[in-house]
Amino acid sequence: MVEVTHRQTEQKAAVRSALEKSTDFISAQDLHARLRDKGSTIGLATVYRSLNDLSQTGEADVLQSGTGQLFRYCGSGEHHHHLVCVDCGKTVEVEVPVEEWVQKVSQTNGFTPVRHVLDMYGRCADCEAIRRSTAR
Amino acid sequence: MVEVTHRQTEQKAAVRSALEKSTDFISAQDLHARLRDKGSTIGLATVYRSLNDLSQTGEADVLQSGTGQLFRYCGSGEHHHHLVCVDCGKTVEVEVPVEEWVQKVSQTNGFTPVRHVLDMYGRCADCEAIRRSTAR
DNA sequence: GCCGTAGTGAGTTGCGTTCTCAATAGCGCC
DNA sequence: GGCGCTATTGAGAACGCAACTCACTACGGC
Repeated sequence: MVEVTHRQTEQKAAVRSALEKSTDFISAQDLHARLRDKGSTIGLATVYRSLNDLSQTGEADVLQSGTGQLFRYCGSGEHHHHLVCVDCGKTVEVEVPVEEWVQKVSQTNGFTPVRHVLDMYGRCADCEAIRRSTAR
Repeated sequence: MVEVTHRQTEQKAAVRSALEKSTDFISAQDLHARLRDKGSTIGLATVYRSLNDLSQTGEADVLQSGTGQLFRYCGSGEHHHHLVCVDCGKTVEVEVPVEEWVQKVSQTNGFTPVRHVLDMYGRCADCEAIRRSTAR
């Protein structure tokens, strides 16, 4: 066991770099397409592998959308939550003191907490304005 | 335009009834199989359609699992959250005063809240005991 | 420079969900 | 009660995402 695992490769770097450049959540497929557009020959499977690695180390956030999972770069490994605009995809990282509630509720019900999901969806000021003037 | 929308059909009733009988979250496929076992000739597509309708009216809760979406009956149209055992699937409905935080955080960032997801995963007392005695 | 092996890419497979479309059956109307 | 319109249904096909397979590549230790 010499721990040679996790070699540094161009592909992983490319995925991380591309993810950093995207400010909003992006799907693995989109990221793959974006890399291919830039001339990379990276494979879809590699993009998935890299993204899963990144999400496991806490370098990336994962969001479960209707069509699949979306990824987003997240420098700090700290746990946080998201406020996402349902129209334009704009994302804000927010702090919600929900951890203590999770602890409390779990204890009350005899559960040992493992993980929790808290994501908020709404419409940002811009999209809300557009909506008001257009629809209805 | 006479608004004849939403006819009452046996199939929808069957789906709702089967969902009510299941205390834990169940997948659309499982529900379909269960109905077929009972002699129904209902189609998978119809199960999906009915479940989506139910979740839209708030009569059913949806949970995004790794393998797909899980449904659960929820008589009260009231909003609540879940504490789910990752091992046995046991589910407890819990009240978490997260709504006020959603309001607050949304307002701070200029968002109009639409919906939010808060689900907690852990291990129930029984499964935790089993885990301790078995593994490690 | 050489070698062993982790990592990669193209294609394929598997699975859950949605779509298509002809057939069926609610429901309003007479 | 019977008629007609059309929402709904069911079977299978199609779709999309994610994971797997396997031969090939290239990283990194020697």
